[in-house]
Amino acid sequence: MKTADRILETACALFNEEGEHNVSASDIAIALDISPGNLYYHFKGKDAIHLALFTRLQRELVGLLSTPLTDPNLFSDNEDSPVMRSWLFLTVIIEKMYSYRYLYESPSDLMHRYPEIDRGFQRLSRLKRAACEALVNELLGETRPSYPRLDSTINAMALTLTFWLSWDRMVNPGDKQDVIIHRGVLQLLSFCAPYMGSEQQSFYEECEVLYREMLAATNT
Amino acid sequence: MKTADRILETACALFNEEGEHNVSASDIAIALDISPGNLYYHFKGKDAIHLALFTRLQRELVGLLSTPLTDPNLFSDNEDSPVMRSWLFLTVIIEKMYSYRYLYESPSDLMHRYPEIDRGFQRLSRLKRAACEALVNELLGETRPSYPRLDSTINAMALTLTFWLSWDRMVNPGDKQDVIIHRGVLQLLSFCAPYMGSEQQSFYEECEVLYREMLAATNT
DNA sequence: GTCTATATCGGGATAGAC
DNA sequence: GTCTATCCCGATATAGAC
Repeated sequence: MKTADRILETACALFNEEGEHNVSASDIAIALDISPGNLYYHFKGKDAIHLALFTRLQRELVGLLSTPLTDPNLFSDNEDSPVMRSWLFLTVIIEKMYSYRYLYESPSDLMHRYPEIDRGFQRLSRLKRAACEALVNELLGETRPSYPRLDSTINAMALTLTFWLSWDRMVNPGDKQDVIIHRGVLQLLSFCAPYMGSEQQSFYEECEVLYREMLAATNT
Repeated sequence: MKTADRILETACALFNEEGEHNVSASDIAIALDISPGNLYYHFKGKDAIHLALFTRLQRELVGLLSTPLTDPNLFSDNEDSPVMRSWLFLTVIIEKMYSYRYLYESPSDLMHRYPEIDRGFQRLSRLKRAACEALVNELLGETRPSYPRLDSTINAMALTLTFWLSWDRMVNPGDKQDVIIHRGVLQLLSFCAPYMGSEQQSFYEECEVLYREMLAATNT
């Protein structure tokens, strides 16, 4: 693994653990057991590292958010139910966000400092909204009502997706990754429940089952 | 006005405008046209200022969140509709948050640095949740359905309330205070729409009317 | 209470040898 | 590519006069 990549990995890990502002360029160098001068040879300061990391996240997240829910590459078994597909779709997205979670702890701060990150977050917000809309369509199918403001529900979902990690950390500090992620998926799917009419009860049950299965699966 | 208060006012304004991390103790002193030494006489550094400001917000916000929706002191006219009362209730809360909005731009960051702020945000989250629950009860009244998960809706509302300012800034940068706040109120009230059955249409219309009235009122 | 002056410290950044 | 050494600077913090 090249030094440049090792720097990015280590920086991201430190940012996530210690909080972005608590990590200096020297801290990263020390963690890697290289000299500050060497680090500056690869990245001209913390700024360059931030931009590189954000660019990576953006590329990966754009890919995930743009993947159609019915993409055969995303799921092993195409016979899965819409709820199952939605669950997996949201899981991979939130997992990806979790691996760069420091970015979601102070987005405004970073957007203020770096114009590129500012534009990137705006773009990602739009993509998140589009992905939530696709998800709603997939889940509600033909039964989708022509509510005048399914719109505000979709907005609320995009907002929840964006700030879930911050919120959950605030309310349930110390919980472990799997719990945080799956709880988020469940919360997001719940947005569709009120619109499901007679299927609402079975929908809840399917979600509950998935939630427990997923938690059990990751604990092994 | 005492110097100590002037320091807090100016610090809060600067934090909101420039971003918390972009403001040093000297910046605050310069803005006030006092010496750094003088500032340190009143507050032992930025930390003390942060704690004092957060304590103030917390006190004020706890009061607002705990005010019953039917409190006669909150509203001039007790004949107002539930929607109207809810609208005003949310407006004063979000307005208060807006006046300390820097705190909501990087909550995780501040919570990481100050244990008091950490505990305070946790407490406020619980109060927000309780306030949202009261609001739902007020709005849905006897027609409130015994949905198994009105719970997840209330959680979503508390999350939205907490992160609305960050979200709206991310999606609609540069918008002015009134628009941001009223859009947030509208978004929050919309959570109740799916549960309103036959009254849904008139509920939407009442909200729309209020939204326009409020915007018009503040533009004069 | 308020000022000026100064001390201290840490992080960002570069030069030049290896 | 990597290291050591060093510089620069801004922010924090204190001392002591007024």
